[in-house]
Amino acid sequence: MAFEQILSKTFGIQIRGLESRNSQILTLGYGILKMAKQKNAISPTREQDYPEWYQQVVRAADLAENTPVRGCMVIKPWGYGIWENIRDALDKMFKETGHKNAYFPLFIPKSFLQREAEHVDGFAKECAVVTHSRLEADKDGILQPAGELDEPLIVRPTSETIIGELFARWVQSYRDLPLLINQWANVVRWEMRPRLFLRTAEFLWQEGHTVHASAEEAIEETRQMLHVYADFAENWLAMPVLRGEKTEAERFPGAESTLCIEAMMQDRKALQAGTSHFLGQNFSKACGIKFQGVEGKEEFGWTTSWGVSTRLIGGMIMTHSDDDGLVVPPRLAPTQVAILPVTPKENTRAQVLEACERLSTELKGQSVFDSPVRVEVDDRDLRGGEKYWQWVKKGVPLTVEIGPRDLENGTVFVGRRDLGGKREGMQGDEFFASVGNLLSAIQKNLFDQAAAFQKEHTKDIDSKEELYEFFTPKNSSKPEIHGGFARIHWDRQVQWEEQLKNDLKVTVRCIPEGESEPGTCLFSGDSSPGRVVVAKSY
RNA sequence: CGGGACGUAGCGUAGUCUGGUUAGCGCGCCUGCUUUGGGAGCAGGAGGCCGUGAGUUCGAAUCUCACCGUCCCGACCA
Repeated sequence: MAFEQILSKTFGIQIRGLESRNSQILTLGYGILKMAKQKNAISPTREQDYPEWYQQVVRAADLAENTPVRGCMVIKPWGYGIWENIRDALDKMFKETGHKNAYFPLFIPKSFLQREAEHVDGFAKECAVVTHSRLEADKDGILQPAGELDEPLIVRPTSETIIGELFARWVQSYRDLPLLINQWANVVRWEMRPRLFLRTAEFLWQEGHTVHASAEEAIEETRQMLHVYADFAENWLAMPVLRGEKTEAERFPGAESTLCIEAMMQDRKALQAGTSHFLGQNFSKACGIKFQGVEGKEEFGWTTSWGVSTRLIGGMIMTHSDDDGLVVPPRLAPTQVAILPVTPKENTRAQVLEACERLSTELKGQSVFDSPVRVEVDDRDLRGGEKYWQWVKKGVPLTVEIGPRDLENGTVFVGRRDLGGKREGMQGDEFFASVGNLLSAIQKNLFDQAAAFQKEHTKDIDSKEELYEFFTPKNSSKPEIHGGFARIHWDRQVQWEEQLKNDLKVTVRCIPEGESEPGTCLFSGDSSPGRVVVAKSY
């Protein structure tokens, strides 16, 4: 929101009116403008307008933009650098658990998608369909689709059916199992309400697909991958997550069960950050994935699929960022240390730059989180303050400013992004020795802060009145900030789930793992096998 | 896809109700000078067919209609 608007809302008057009526108030007004601008880099703040704040953070950090194609974003270098780090870390974890990468087609024949009834129901509404193979100019010179395909092709919204088709060829004997495959790909889901990183028509993800000889083994696989995701979310994204299972209503179309990780954003809404599905024999029956067992009997395989997407970046943004912009956890930051030369005088410039380059080289020789420290010397010809704030908005974990006086004293001026960019001087060698500890401390602090926030806004609730109270906005002008995670006893009757959705716009996010203390359903008074987590969600 | 709000320079916006000089302003950008441990100051400058297309009118950023896009709410979803 522009300052003029804030001013007009706060004082009920407009700048233009002020100009002619009262120049003293105008002066006061611009004074506030200056203060407001210096207070934080992102406007509006989270408190003022959370969805708009999110957009502004993405823009200020130069992560991504909308494009001429509705719902499709361009991921810019800083954002893509984060994705590359996410991808590399996960890829390593998948390989460590025995999976191999492959690549399957972008296009899926319509008939394939049709094979699994529930699957079709789930995705039919959001498919991009290719019906023609070329363009021909009409009499006005306008290109028109021509060469209609015999069978339309669907741009993959997910790949179970096409991969199943290929798996059916590859699996013949129990000796071929387990088959453990992953692919890194783009998928398309024609979304009606796109939002950068959180919900776009095209997005990047990985999808793991496996076949097993028994249900038990397949179920174990989904559990294992859920824990890989949870481990990654907490240790890399510094994003605490609930591990749990989806209710039938929230399950993946075609799955027997869906496991998920759920995170709490700063507006206290839940974000589904990863899912892992036990598909039973639904897809192996639909696709013909059969194998001969030890006793020679032919059986259908038991399959799983699991995925995380660029949505994780949206989760990262909404977990850690503040009113000065993005905050990137050190493990994922494309640049972990930004070295900013301060060159007030021409005659010392060369020395300062040289010192910065030297520090950069030395830091790159160090290892943090099992990889070399990622350092960048920002020697662009920009004023110091301007340059510093750009890095704050990008969320770089550490800024190191070095000027002529530091050269004399052997000091550096270090800013920690997780402490709101608070800066302090320290000895150069001390910084050099502790950079690893600093980055680890930031990583830990971000997680601890997020975990404390999640805990603060998670509540055991045992009466319907209290539950409704919890999800009723205190201030109807900012309804998005209220509630949080409510842990309630529920008898698993679908009608109550529907009622929650209708009355409060909240859903059962998950049945947390290991939640087995019986209680009394707060709707029916019947018995409940354990608490479930209820929240508003993205 | 339903309801609402909104589209004016890279970003944020005034002007629209009540049609009428050359469409203002802030940030950013370019040039020069001055500054220099800090999101600089002064001076000058570039950048808009006012979302697109029709219509009403002597005249449209302003009124009417359609379309496109953005944001919010709903349905849907990683």
